[in-house]
Amino acid sequence: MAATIKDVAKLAETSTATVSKVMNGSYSISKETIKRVEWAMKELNYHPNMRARNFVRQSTRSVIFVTSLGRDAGFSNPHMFEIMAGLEEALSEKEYALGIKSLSKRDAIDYVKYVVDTKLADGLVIHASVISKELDMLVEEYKIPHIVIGMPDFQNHFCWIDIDNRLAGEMAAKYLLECGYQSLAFIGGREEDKISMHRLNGVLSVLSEHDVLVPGGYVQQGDSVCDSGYAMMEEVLSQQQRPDAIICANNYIAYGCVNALHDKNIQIPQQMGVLTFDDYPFSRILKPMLTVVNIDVYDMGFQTGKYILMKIKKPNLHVQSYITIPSLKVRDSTKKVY
Amino acid sequence: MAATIKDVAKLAETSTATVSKVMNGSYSISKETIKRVEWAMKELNYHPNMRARNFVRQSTRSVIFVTSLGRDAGFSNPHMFEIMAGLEEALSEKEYALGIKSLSKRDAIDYVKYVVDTKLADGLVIHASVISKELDMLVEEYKIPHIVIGMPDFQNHFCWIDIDNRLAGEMAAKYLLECGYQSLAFIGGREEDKISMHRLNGVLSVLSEHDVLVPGGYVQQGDSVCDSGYAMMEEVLSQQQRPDAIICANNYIAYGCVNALHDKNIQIPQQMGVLTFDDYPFSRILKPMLTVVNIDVYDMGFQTGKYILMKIKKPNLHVQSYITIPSLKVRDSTKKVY
DNA sequence: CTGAAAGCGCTAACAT
DNA sequence: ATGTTAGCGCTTTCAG
Repeated sequence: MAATIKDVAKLAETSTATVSKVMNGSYSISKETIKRVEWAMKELNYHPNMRARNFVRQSTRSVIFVTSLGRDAGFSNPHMFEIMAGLEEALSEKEYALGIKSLSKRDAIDYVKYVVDTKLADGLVIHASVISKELDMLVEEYKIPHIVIGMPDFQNHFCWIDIDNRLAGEMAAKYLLECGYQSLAFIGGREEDKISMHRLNGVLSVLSEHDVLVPGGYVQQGDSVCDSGYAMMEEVLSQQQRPDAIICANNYIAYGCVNALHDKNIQIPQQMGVLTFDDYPFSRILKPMLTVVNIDVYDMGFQTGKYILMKIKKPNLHVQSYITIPSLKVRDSTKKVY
Repeated sequence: MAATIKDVAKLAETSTATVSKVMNGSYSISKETIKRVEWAMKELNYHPNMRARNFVRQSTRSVIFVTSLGRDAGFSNPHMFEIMAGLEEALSEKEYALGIKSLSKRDAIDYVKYVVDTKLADGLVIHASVISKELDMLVEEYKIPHIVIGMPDFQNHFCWIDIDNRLAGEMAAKYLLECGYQSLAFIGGREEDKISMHRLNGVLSVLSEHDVLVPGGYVQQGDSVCDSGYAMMEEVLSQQQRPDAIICANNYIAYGCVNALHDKNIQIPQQMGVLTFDDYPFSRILKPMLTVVNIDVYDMGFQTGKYILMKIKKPNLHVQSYITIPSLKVRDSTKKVY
């Protein structure tokens, strides 16, 4: 049987209260006693029982990440796990534990309620994939310490953070113009693909700012798969006047785009600059290696961890903002042109 | 303030013991009382305080997955997260919580000790990336309910489970022979790459069983990157007699291999069958789509969850085995030849 | 600076 | 079938 605080107190010839104070760094204990207690703890190989401590402190020093995983998540959504890893690091620093719960949107409401009612965790990080209006109301009503990852697409009271995809789009366009590319095209997802749309909007705003005209055929929308990227690129190339650089909304589209250019014998980056977003999975491997506007999702997870810890401390705090700043990784698919 | 068991007891005009029994489904409570208690619980919106329950039960109904994450883990190691997702599902079924802890091999020892000493969790799932001999001794000495994911490469007392890569290699070779391919080559990682070696051994055992000769140049070893795959493939093609099918130890090598064949204008699968392992990330996207021997790591995580729950119940149980069975996904890079 | 004692909310042995 | 009661191991007043 493991030693308890009583055993330590007995061996150190003091009271449990004193032992507790030593553990929690109370000021008003004499050096002498501290030494004796610490000696006793070592002697008995004592470690406070966290279950007892959690109980009496009414806190578990833990945060649960509520999201939707399921088979294939590891492959289809590496961002989710980058966030998770970053989150873990931030929590770990403050000795908070990270729990993971995978749920459907429907079940999330009951679960969140359950966590709060039973006091299972001190805070919640909720992925946008499981939010709903009901959850918003619940969170508002219960005053749950939480952070939502990903901007909700409806009116809400959530405290959320997200990536600034629009800014990423702006950076992409700006960089290409700085390189000397004159006319840019964009191939991406459809209206429902918010990420793609934000990136597109960023691109367009910079172009209009710089008075760069964008012919209709220069913006293509399709699925986020390789084949679609290929087809969209063919479409762009069929315009009477070709652009000299292309921005792909994501890696899958970029892969198709590169294939299309390759098959048409168009040299990258000499005849056509190619830029995409997110430093994975193809951008590092394709020939040529692609220039990307990257978003540090690990850091986003890390920041989320910082925020949720703050919220646990100061529940009335309300953050609602974009946080991560995209960064440019210049590689072989773009270059200065004159 | 949330209602406690006392409040419920008072409202239901009974004792806390009875309320507790109702919650935990004791047999010896009359229907009447059950109804009254349940009504009272609803009335007060009562939910048992998990912290109190964990405390008195000396159990947190939780399992911690100890591994090594860090930046880029989401991209470089999707398997880790497939495992995690599967694990979560298995634990969730039995209402166990999953905790995640990322650590270096060095810190893992202290952490595991800490978890056990403080009774933070009921069981541990430990990824092979953080195991060490010291940890083995600790686990043995403390009799910690644990499962290690990945076979340790040293003498140990761990309870571990792993993928059967050798069997996967056997399946790959068998399938290609069945297709009618006559001479097989293998390009993979070096001696240190255990996964690749096991796959190779499986392949070779089948070939020798079927009296298929393997010329020296038919087995190439290099790095697990695209370029190396390309180079190894060139090497294989430079042999005086070409094989008619090739097994690539992993997706990265396969990608290089496909590029090499493409550049040499060798048709897949007509002139050369190509097969690799693991259904990600390129196998589904490359042209042609690759036939793979796939391993269901999600299921491996799921099974791990089942096992650790068993171990928590029956600590003297000792499993030490391969569990997941590879499966073949036939796609366009192989076909019947006659 | 130290210690006695009162809980935290729940479970379970034991008594009725 | 139900209630009484003694903890579980720790923290935290409050008195000394």
